[in-house]
Amino acid sequence: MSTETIGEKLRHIREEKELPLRKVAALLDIDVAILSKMERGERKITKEVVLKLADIYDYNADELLVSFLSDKILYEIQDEDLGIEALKVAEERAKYLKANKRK
Amino acid sequence: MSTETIGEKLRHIREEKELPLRKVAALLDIDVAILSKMERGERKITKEVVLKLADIYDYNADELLVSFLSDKILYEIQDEDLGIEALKVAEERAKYLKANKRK
DNA sequence: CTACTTTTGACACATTATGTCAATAGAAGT
DNA sequence: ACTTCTATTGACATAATGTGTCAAAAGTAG
Repeated sequence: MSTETIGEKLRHIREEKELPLRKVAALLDIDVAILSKMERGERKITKEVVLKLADIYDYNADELLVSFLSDKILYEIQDEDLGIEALKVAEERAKYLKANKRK
Repeated sequence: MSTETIGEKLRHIREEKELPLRKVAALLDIDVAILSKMERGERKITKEVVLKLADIYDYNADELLVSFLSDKILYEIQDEDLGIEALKVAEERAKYLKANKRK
């Protein structure tokens, strides 16, 4: 199971490809400092960046998006005793909304 | 199953108790306008307000907190095709973190 | 109409997020 | 030690978002 954050995951992928932050940041057209902070969770990653990186790294976009979204979800329930219960309720509600075409 | 938002739920409880916004807002020490907007989802509700309202309404605090948290979670994945998948991954990760004492 | 409740919108202020930059640190080789 | 490349850190300005306050407008019941 994946216990990595999206940042850690992106860093591992980049290291696998042996690409320096400098080059990737240039392709993304953002500052190296920001990308560095994103990989280390010091700055929030945007959906847009995740999709661009999936393209740059030729990596499964859906997998990265799920990692990205689950990061955001976990951030909302961090340290909450009722977090897991809330996740179950959220899942039921999400299914209901999906079935009813999100009004 | 509960498909209500935390705001709708709080409004229903308040109407059940036949309490005007004015009185509840006074007890919470916030502006009537803010409470009105919170119940209708126009302003974000804080955990603190939820707990105070559980006390004021003599209502199960855990149930309200779960509703509050699932609202925040759903907000993060709204309109995302991979939302439900992300919720499942988030739940696995949350369980893992809980088992490993959230370091 | 009056009295009460609720909603709406405008505003100022606070908090947080974001981009840019330069200095510092770390690693590898010469 | 010096150079080069890479990565991290912190400071700063600006942008975006959140929050509290207020008054006017709208809705409801007597």
